Amino acid sequence: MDIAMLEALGRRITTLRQARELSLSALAVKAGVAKSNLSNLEQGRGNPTLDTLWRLAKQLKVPFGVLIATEVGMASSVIDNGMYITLLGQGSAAHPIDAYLMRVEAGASRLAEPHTCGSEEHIMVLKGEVEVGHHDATRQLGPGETTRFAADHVHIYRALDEDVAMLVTIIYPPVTQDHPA
Amino acid sequence: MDIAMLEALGRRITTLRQARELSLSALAVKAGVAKSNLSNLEQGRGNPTLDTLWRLAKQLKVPFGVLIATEVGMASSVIDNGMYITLLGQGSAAHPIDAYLMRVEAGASRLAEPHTCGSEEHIMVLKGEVEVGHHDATRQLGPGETTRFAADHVHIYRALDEDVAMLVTIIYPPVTQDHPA
DNA sequence: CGTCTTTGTTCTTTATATAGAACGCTCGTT
DNA sequence: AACGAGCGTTCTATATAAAGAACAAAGACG
Repeated sequence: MDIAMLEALGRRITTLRQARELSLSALAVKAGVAKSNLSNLEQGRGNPTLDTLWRLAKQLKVPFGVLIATEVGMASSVIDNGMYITLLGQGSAAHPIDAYLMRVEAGASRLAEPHTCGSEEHIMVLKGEVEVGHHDATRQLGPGETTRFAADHVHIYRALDEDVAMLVTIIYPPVTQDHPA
Repeated sequence: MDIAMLEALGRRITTLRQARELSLSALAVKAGVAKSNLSNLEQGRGNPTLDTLWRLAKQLKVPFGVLIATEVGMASSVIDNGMYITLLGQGSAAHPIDAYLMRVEAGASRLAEPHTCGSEEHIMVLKGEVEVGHHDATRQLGPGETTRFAADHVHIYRALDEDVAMLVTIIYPPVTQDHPA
């Protein structure tokens, strides 16, 4: 990994903690992690577990991405130049659905790789004009308009004159639950 | 933590991996993590290390925030017993649209007052079964299903057996606003 | 002054995440 | 068939993250 990143993470935790006026011990207790663990983390040693990070983020009341915000180029929700994506919510295991808020800057476009075979994508435009769909059959949508297409082929999003915001919902094929022995 | 979150993380990794057309083994090699580790992760077992997550995110070319479901950062407010709503985004002034993530606990229901005359409401269900619409003409929707109705009459949301999550988009009538100051 | 409390550090110990090998499985190929 | 190559799973072994106790240092308060 990158020790610089770990150090940055440590400093960030320290900063956030102090901003909340919590002592290291206090945060450790509230978050339910060992003092030693937290101490090491803040010093940039170690390699925290998702669980640990989760508890800390929860107590510090910051979104997860903020803890990991990075100079290494993996900013919290930028995926491309002019493209931002945020996970909003998801369905149950039996009905796997992911909902994202996607923003595209004016003029930007993005080619999306196919998702799982059989998945569909549903778009609802909030703001701006956007061209979406398979590259040979796109549709142009404005605010309030929706479309739906198979997501297991390459598809494109392109913002026209204006910044675009849209809800993107990916509907995966239902899980054929296998019965454990 | 939440094992549901781990399962979601697993699903997401699987999806992203398949979208890149990588086999589990291939991704494991490219990312530099053990196959067994990745396999367990995708099955929702375990509690990955920041290092592991980092390498995977890097190879999958996704931001961290996307890999990790971030309900923590989601400031939601309770509006009724069993009802939670979060504002996700809004359209422009010229095209006023509000998008919300609404969650309703199993069995709960809510009667919504009419909105601005001429406004429409669009529903996309993420999770659970819900009954929505005007009280004399409701529709029952499951995950991935959508409906749209005039929102300037009283309407109802009712979660059936299961907790419900849905995207609610309110589309106000276009503003015939000319010449802004 | 002493002696409590609270600070953050660094020990030791235990739990477990990861690595690596071995497994059964499904395909192509000969 | 038999074989090999790929797949994803599940073993075992090892490295290490996390927990808990002990630590020195710095106030707080009588």
